[in-house]
Amino acid sequence: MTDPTTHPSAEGTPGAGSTGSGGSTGSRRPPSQGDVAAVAGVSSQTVSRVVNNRANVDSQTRERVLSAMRMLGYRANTAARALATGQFHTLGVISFDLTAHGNARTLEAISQAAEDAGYSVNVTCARSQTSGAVQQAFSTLTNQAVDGVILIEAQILDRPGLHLSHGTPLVVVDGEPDRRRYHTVDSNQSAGAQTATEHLLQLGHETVWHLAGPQDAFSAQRRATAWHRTLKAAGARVPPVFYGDWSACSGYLAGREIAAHKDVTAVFAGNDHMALGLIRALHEAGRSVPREVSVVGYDDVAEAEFFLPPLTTMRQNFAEVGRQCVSLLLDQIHRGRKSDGAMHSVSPQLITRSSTAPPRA
Amino acid sequence: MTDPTTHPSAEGTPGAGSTGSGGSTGSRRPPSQGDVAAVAGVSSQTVSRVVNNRANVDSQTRERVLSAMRMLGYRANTAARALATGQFHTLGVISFDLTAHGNARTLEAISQAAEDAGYSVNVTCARSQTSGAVQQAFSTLTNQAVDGVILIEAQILDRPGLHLSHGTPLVVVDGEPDRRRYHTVDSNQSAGAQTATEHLLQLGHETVWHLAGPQDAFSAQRRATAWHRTLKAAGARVPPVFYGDWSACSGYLAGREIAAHKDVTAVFAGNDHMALGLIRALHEAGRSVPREVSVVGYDDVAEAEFFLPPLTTMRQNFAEVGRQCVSLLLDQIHRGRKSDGAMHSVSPQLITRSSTAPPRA
DNA sequence: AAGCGATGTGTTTGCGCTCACATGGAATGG
DNA sequence: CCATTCCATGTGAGCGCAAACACATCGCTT
Repeated sequence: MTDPTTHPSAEGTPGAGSTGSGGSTGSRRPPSQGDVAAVAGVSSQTVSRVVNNRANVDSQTRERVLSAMRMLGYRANTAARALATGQFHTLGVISFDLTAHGNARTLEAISQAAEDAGYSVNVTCARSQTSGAVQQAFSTLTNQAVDGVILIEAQILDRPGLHLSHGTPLVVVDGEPDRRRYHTVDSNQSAGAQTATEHLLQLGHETVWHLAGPQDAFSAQRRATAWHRTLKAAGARVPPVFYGDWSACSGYLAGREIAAHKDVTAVFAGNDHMALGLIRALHEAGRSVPREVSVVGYDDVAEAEFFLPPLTTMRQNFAEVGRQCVSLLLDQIHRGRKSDGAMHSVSPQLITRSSTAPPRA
Repeated sequence: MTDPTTHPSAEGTPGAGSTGSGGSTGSRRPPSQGDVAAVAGVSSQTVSRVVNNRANVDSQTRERVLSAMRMLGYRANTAARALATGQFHTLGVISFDLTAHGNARTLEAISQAAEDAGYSVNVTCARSQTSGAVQQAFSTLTNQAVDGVILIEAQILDRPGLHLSHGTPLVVVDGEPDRRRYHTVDSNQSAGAQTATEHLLQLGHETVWHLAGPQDAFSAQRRATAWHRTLKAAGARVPPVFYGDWSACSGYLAGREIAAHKDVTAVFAGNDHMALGLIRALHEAGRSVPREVSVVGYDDVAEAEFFLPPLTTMRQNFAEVGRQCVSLLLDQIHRGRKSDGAMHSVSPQLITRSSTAPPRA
């Protein structure tokens, strides 16, 4: 492929807009629809029609325009189009810590789903979970530069003073459990936590301890609530809850405390990384997993299968969550006014490996 | 840069109460500079000057404009600005698999650095490493919608037919090692691999085996090359290389083969996840880590400290890589013509934990 | 034969903003 | 005192595109 345009066009060589045969010469300004129109011998409106795949263009004309576009290396100017139409074909995503497996995966899925729909994605990683940071991110994004916003893993939505969505379509992933102020995609944390807890109970454990995520995280709250409910429903004793911050380190620290309780035989950890730290703490305390203590994680990170021992965990379908987000958001964007805060749900799946077993006794 | 437009309109008045004030327009159209100008009793050009923090505006006038903006809830229209200036204040990022720890971390750092510089970030996750996919992503991004592009972890740059950068500023992270066709930020893979290998040699291991990343990944190539060079320099025997795809699973599979070699006492794994799989394979084969086999990883993922045993690994400074990318890219954007393909380097650091020890014998 | 809609194309206009320049008034100088 | 700077502000134009409308041309009906 000898493409004359590959060379970064030596220098400005100012002026001399030679309409040379060679195609895209490096005159300053990139070719516009007008330039294409001139070459093809049509009006720029016709070029616009071709670009947008309108029906009423003669096929010959269309060909002529297309070839002119190719020759000039024409590319549509997104800004101009956005200005004219009021649509950006861009989705904003506010995420937090991308080190968190779920956030990264969800973002990836959103990006791909958006791309499939012909939208591009603008990300902002808020540095903190304060409403200020989110507010700011939202403002920046919303500066009429995106058609809608997806907020991943918000922990602070219920803080007073946080007013998002000044008319901008918004979808929240795993947000506020109860109220329906926003459209929400939910990865069915409750069902997942219940499944995990029941799995341990069914193995014969008298009760199940819980190493929860941060208290201000909705997803952590929901898992904890469902765990609690499940124990109650089974008539099992409810042990105290331990809290971490999703990190392996926090799991380890909490794990040391948990290990101090000699009667622990089963723990449901809020995510896989905390489970890893927990297992390490148990190991150090001389408590074998799963012989003495069973552990269930949450997420099914790719490595979970290779932990020692391989981790039983809840597999999340991040790809589906991403897809739902985009589809829900595009619905809002296209249908105009948002319907009432809908809640879409994606269920996790129990993956049984070797970190769980019946209790010894 | 205090951009007054980034501040949310504060204002409680949460109710749907439309931006009261003038109340004149019933139209849905968001307020423009003209509207602000009308309220403040100035020309829209003056509003523009205030928005852009130009110096020559009387402080009283400025105040009047600012208050009008607040009152109307004015926010700048990015598209119009971009159309007028030809600058988007947006950076494009092409990434692959965000499951890969390094990619996600780098993206996060880029996002934050860009934000600090007043730029937003447009991400595309290419689904495959084919030049077609990258080409496509690049085209989409380049559609005059970004001022520059950062390509993370490209494995396919050298494929013939891949011609990026039609004049668009470009920075590649850990790209092609030798040629300098692009500006590159390099996380000094060579130094890292050498350090890791030397660490094992210095512990007294006769030689070091290598579990490399995918053959077509530049970073994997560089680590492998440096490992090879280091062994040679030390006069050590060079064992065959094993390849994975960065995943724990591939590490496990390769690990089973490696475990079959009874003379292995030290392995340098291309990343932490493969190291995890490797350790598991060794464990299953009854080879204790580090008593019988020492293992070094690469990345220092947050969990590495909590592996069994805690993993000795090379810590990468992703945040710094992200920062350098953005700064390098902005240099290109502002200085206009790119200088010669520069190479910036960020060095990793050895974190010694318990997965390495002197050989038994 | 006149009427009609469908079709293909061109013209005009304006999205919201910033540029380059024009203006007018205050401060300065000889 | 007028000429000269300097500042604060206004004016007009145009960035590239698509919506709205205007207008031919065709084929088909009645």
